[in-house]
Amino acid sequence: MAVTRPALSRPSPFAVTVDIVLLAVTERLEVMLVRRGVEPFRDLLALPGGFVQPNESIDDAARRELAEKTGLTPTQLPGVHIEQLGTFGDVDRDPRMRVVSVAYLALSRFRPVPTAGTGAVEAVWIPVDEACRGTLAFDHVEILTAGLERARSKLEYTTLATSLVAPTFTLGELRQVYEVVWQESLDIANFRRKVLATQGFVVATNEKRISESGGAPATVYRAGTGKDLLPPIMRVR
Amino acid sequence: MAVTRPALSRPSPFAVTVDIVLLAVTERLEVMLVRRGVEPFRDLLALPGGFVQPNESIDDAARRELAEKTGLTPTQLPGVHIEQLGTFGDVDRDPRMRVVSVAYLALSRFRPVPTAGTGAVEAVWIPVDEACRGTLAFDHVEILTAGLERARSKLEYTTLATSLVAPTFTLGELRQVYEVVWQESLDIANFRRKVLATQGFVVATNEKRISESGGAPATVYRAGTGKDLLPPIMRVR
DNA sequence: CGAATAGTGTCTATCAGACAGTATTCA
DNA sequence: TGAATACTGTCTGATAGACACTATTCG
Repeated sequence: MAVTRPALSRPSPFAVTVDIVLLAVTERLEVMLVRRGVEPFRDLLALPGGFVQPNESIDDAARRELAEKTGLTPTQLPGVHIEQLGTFGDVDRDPRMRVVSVAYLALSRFRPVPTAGTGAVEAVWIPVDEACRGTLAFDHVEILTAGLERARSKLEYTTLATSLVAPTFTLGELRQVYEVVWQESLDIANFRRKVLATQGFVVATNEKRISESGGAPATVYRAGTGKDLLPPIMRVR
Repeated sequence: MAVTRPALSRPSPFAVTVDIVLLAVTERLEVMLVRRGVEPFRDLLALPGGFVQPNESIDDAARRELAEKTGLTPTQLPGVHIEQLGTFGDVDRDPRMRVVSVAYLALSRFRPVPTAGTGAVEAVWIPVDEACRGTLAFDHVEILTAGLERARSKLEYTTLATSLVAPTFTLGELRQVYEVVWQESLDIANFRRKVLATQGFVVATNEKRISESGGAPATVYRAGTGKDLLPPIMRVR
């Protein structure tokens, strides 16, 4: 008796989009959102995103959308960290048609201000906790929440924070990245000890720098070559 | 002057598949692969997977494929952990057409043996390291590598291991899960101390059980309700 | 008995949290 | 001078690795 096999199913056509959770880590933690001009969810805020084109990889589509929506030039783009976050494909997440969205997390140390003429869409920057509590188009609150949690946990076990400060930085600036993203304050002395004890995290320079708000001159550091933090810097829970 | 906007792009049709990295954690760590009967990559081994249907979510498609390819009944399925791993969408990953694949990681404490008549496809179980070194269809080596790393790191910071033993188990059995997945041996006494010190990881029963290979009777435990391991059990690197 | 496993206890080095105290700069 | 920041140092409790030792069971 022949083994029964499921009928070979044929591919169904799907629309594939990328959606970007772009977080700016400055004195606050903010997310970039765009106001929708068309149905569905017209006038609601949404994550920036768009359709993947037939001739580009999904990663390329994410980088292209990021550039288009922020007005960042290809030269500035490498300074922005971007990674895949997850894929959202519920049947009814878009009322128009079946859309599968691949979400990306992008992190920037400043808020790119789209300027007219660069092709960028009008965007707004909203504090993340406000955006999480508010109403966004589609399932974008869920995606934003996932992005926020990913950003927070990546600070724990990678050297990601060094890409969210200027090329040279003080430990106070590095600590502020953790405090802004985790929304908790860290002990100055213990943070210093931990960072300096971790091989490959930061490298001291000869330079000193004085903060705008007074205080003693701080040693200036560069990012080290390490990518992982072993053991991790854990937030309190 | 009107602000220049990018032309509103229209959706292009994509085929969307799910691919499953199904790992069985027994005395060995093995991955389920299927032999391809059609081009492209005919006769090569590949991860089990298939097209997402128009009326099912991507998560549902992954569970359906898992059930179809393993012959597991809906009753057995809840015992198998499954989670989204990542999405692979390079332009040329499938020579036939543009295919975006959403990969899932599934973990089982036994090797489901597909039986004829259940609709299951013929599958083989291969030790993971052998499969990683070998040649697989499409970009499946990359997907498998990502799945393996995900499984290893999830044991560190979640209670996932308790879903890879029987409903009641000894600490020796739990430790074996770690040793098989991490491929390193752990100190018996230190493992015990760590597991018992972690709230919500395991709950002792009154029962004792004697191992097949002799030794003193071991206390039998059930899984606790906790999901996270804080602080994590870290493997050596 | 010997091998294998379960379980207890101990020593030590390391590390994180808490916090005191000093130094340097700006307003 | 006072506020703010940088930096050093110390105490303590928790924890992980290493490992010795005992107990129980099978063959």
